[in-house]
Order: sequence, then structure tokens, then C-alpha cells
Amino acid sequence: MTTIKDIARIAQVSDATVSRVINDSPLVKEETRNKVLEVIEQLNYHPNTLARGMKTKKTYTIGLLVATLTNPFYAETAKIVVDTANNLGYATILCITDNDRHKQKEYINILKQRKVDGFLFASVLTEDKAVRELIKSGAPYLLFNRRFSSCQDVNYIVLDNSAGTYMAVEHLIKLGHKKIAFIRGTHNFSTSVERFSGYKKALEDYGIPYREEFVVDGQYDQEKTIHATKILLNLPTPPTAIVCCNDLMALSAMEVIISANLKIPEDIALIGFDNIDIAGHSLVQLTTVAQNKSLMAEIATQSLIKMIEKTQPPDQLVQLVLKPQLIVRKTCGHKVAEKLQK
Amino acid sequence: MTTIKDIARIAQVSDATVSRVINDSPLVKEETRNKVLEVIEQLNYHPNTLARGMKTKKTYTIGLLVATLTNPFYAETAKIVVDTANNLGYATILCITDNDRHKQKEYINILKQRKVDGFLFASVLTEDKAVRELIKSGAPYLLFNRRFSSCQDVNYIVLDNSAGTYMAVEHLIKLGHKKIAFIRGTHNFSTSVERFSGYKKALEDYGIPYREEFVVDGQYDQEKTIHATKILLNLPTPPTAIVCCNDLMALSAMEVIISANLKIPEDIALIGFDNIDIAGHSLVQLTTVAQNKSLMAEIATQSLIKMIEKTQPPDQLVQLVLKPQLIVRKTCGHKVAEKLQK
DNA sequence: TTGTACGCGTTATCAT
DNA sequence: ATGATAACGCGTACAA
Repeated sequence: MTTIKDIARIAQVSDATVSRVINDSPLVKEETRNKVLEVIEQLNYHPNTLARGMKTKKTYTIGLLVATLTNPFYAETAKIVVDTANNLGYATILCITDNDRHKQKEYINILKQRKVDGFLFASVLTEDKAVRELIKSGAPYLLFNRRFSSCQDVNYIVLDNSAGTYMAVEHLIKLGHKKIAFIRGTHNFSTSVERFSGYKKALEDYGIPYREEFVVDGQYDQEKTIHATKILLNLPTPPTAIVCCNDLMALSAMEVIISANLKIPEDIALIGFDNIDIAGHSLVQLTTVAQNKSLMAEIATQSLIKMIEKTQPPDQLVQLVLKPQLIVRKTCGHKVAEKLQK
Repeated sequence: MTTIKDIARIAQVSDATVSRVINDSPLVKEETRNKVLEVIEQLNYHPNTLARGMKTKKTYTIGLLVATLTNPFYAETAKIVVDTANNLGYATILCITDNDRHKQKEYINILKQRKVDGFLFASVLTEDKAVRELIKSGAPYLLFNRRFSSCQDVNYIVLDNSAGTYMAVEHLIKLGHKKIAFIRGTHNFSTSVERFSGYKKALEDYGIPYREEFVVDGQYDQEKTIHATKILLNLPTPPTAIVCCNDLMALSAMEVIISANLKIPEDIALIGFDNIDIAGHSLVQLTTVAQNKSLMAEIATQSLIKMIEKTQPPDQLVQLVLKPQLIVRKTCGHKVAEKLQK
């Protein structure tokens, strides 16, 4: 392993000079700079980030904590984070929490030991002691996609999830639907909670009574969603439309509806959330609420790094709520048939 | 930031003793050990991995280089790698290469500077100078999923891709198909090359002449696959079956076939490769070649870490070729209609 | 413009 | 069983 000393020896200068060259210090003669650069090139020398980090207290590394990668939303998100961070000179340590508090806590410790410069949480639960403590410790961090239920003093960038489902339900109502069901996600994800509240608010605003039997739990889980959908279909008066907390759940609901020999959208309209790639496939054509994932992930990464580099005043909170967009495809059809309106 | 010295001072022992406690050395009296542990607990002390790495030359970090995360195959793979590594005490730095030589080279340098203990390449091209050099330098590494075209002295774990398409084509032939097309992937991915050779071999073994016009380029790209499929459908004598180099391409081909008002499998049978989640969806029901991604990723990670920890003799190559499995679903149907057989 | 010397937090070697 | 000290590779204050 070649070190700064090897370079110094061969270039016949001191370690300090080599260090200056590496760090683009202006206090070095053009001539010696070139001589040093030459040797660096020759020996294919690369400074040791660890040693550098010991002095500077900077590792140029961030930690990204996501619940899962099998949900395309997080996969796409992670890609943007890694790319953006890399462009700004930061490496990304990936941690997969499975929505498990303990795993997340463990990962936080690992990242702390590795002295990462900042923490990017894509999937916090509605409350989390370990994350709160980390925040209190003053470490640069940012929550995105999901946030706490109480977030006054917390940095976050999220979608206006409530507005998203509101638009979806509104769209269905304008299509003539009155019996609109909702398949919920997990109760301790802010996305899920907020999407549910948007559903309720839209019903309320349009004077449609809230019916408890139309709200079932899918918990972002395939099995549970299948079960929940079956319950909806077997209701004495089943819904004419179903809004799902995300696309993956809508996909599962779709399977149940089809195997019950019902037609989408003729018998049942369906709307998802996230606009994952497959939702646009001609076989699927899922109406859904889109969020600009790339933008969110990019801004999140940039903001975090600004915080790290103190470009942004440390006491100033980052709190951003992005607007969703309804993507109308085939699964909610046009006007609903008269017979279903009753 | 609390360091080993703080602990030592408060516990009234030397740094060395604290270090011994941290590293579970037997050479420390039970009494003092407890005293130290208590202080560690109190101050919530965590050893600095960087400083440790400086001495031990071990960072307990690996680099994972994947082409993309938007392909579910890599997303699932990355999840397993991260989990497996974590269980063995290693963190994972994620790098996304976009199949770009230069990006990959840049990432290799970044990882070298960070002194990662090993490199896991999920998506090398059929040849790559930067990777070859890394290998020559003696760093622990493992190629998986894709490998070089010439691999005598290289560690790799891959699927028997050739056997995979062979099984697919064989299945189609036994169903009565004779006009079987193949949509190729990118020429400099070993997966693509090997899958193509399996296609050719099956035709040969069953005495079906190879037809150049039946082989088109999809290059693992949506647009290109759509274009390629259109070409196939517009042939004077179009194929009765299409084998795609992966599921994502099959999904795209499917869109074209459907929008041409052709039926799958009645008019055209379709087979993919990878068995991504969505392939099993009731709307899709794609026949495909499955590989045990999880197993491959897990073995790969474990093998790499064995190499790092020298549990495995360093001169012994890891070369593993896993067997694929044909998953028969609806997109290739039963016996093909007489009229198509001609 | 350049060099010397120290310290970052830890482990390892040598004493004791 | 424990402590003092050097070393890992680098950056930087200070001196020259």
C-alpha cells in the first residue's frame, strides 16, 4: 500500500507538501506540484479516506435507511440517493430495516461507529425513540417519504399524502361512485395514516357518509391485502370502487377481483398509490397517485449534504411537503353504471 | 465524542485495558472488566471504526456494485447481500454502475480509498480492464450473476444461463413450436450471451434450423425491446413463440403483442427469464426461467467474507454454476394449434 | 514556498 | 493482569 510518505520520498519533498498538493492548496509552487502529481500518477496513489477522516472528522459517507428494496418505490429512491450523493463526493452505506425498530436501532449504532456524516431515513415509523435520540444528539439527518406523527422540530421531506388520496377519492366521486372502500396500510407509517385521512376528508367534503365496513387493513402486505379484498367483495353491499394505500396492494387486490370474475373497472374501480413502473403496463393500466420520487430523493440527499457542509444554517429546519399528481388510467373507467350508484 | 481515553480515565484504568475489554480479551480480571463495561454503558461509548481500521487494516465494509436497482432482480439481490453482510458484521457501500465502465472504475477507486475489505460485482461486462486490475492487485472479490467471457482464474458464482434458455426452448419445442424467436440482451453481458447460446443449442439438438431473422436485439431496454418485437410480428412468417432474455423484456414484448391484437399464448407464446415477482401476477402469468437469487446472493456474500477472513485458502478459486428452473405459467399454453406448426 | 512535529482513536508490542 | 508507548496515514499549526 502506497502512502503519502512514499510519494514524499520519491518526489523528494515533505509529507506536508504532498498533502497540500492533494488538497489543492495554493501554497505550493507550480513546479513542485507537477513533480508530486507525476509521482502520484505513477504509483497510482489514492489517499486513505480513513486516515483523512480521523483528522478532519469527515468521512464523506452517509447512511441510507430504507424499509425494503423489493418495493420498487424504495429501489428507485435508493438509486437516486446513491447517485446524487456520489456526485457530491459521498458514498452511501445501505441499511435495510424491514420496518423493524430494533434493526433500525442497530443500524443507527453501526452508522454512528462508522462516523457517517449524515443519516437519511426513508422509512421511519410514526414514532421512534432511537431516531429521536439521534436527532437530539445533533447529528445531521433528514426524514423523507415517511415522518413522525409529531414533527414540529424535525427535518423532513414528504409527499402530501392526504392530498393524494383526496384527489383519488374525489375523482371516483365525480365518476359517480358512492360506495368507495379503502384498503389501509400499516398504522404506524405516516404515509398510511395520512392517506387514510385524505380518504376520510374527501368523503366528508362531498357529503358521503363514512362506512366502517368499507375500510379494511392490507398493511402493505400481499397476503393481508388479498384477505382484505375478499372481505370487501363479500360484503352484503360491496363497494363499487377501491382505493389502495399503494400500488403493490392494488396489484394484489386486482388479483382477487379478477379471480372473483369481476371486471375492472366495470364492476369495481381501482386506484393505487406510488405509480410504480408496472402500473403503466398495458396489462395493468392502474390509475394511481404519482409522486415525484426522483425529485424527493434528490432534494433529500442534497439537503442532507447541505446540512453536513453547513451551507445551510444548522438551526434552520428543512420541512417540505411535495404535491402529488393523479395519473388516470383504465382501472377507474368513465362514468359508473346507474345500477351501481344506488 | 467519547473515546477510549475517556473510558479509561473514568474507570481508572489504562487505554489498553479498555481496548482489551472491548475486544473480549481473556487477559483481564473479571472485576476490572465489569468496572470498564459499566462506564462504557454509562457513557454510551462506541468504538470508532475508522481508528480501529487504521490499526487493524480491516474496515468490516464491503462494496457492492450493481448495474441498476430498478430491475427487481438486482433490488432483491442487494437486499440479501446487505442482510447477509450485516449478519456477519459487515456494512455495505452500494454503488450503481449503470453498466458504465467508467462509472464502475470510478467506484472501484472510491471503494479502494475507503479500504473496503472486499468487492462484490453483480454486473460486470464480458471484459473489464479496471476489474481485472483490481483482481490482479490481490483484493478479495467475487463476481456474481454476470462474469467475464474468459474466466479461468476468476472467482464467480453464476447461474447456468445457457441451461435456462435451453429448458425454455425445449419446452416450447415439445409444445409443438418450430418458429421460435429470441430477443437478445446486451452483447457484453455474459447472461445475455449465454442465454443466447442455450437457445441456439436447443434448436440444434432438436434439429430445428436456426433462422437469423428470428433473433432480434432488445438490449435489456424497454424501447428497443418494443421495436424488436414489432419487427418479429411484421415478419412475412412471424414466430409462434418468443423467448426473451429477461422478464422485463418479456413484459415489454407482451405490451406490443397485446396492442397488435394478438393473443398470448394462442397466437404467440412467450417466455421470460428471472422470475421477478410480477411475473407470477394473475394478469401476467409469465412462463419464465427462475434462478434462486437469494441463494446466489447469500452464497456470494458468504464466500466473499470467507475470502476476506481467510477461512478459505486464498489461492483456491470460487467457481460455482447454479442450476435454473423452468416455471411454467400461462404464457406458453398447451399444445400449439396445427395451423401454426407449419 | 516548504518542512517539522504533533494529534486524530485505536490496537499491538513490550515491559512490568 | 495491567500500563506505557509506538504506530496506522493523514492534515495542520507553527516554524523556517
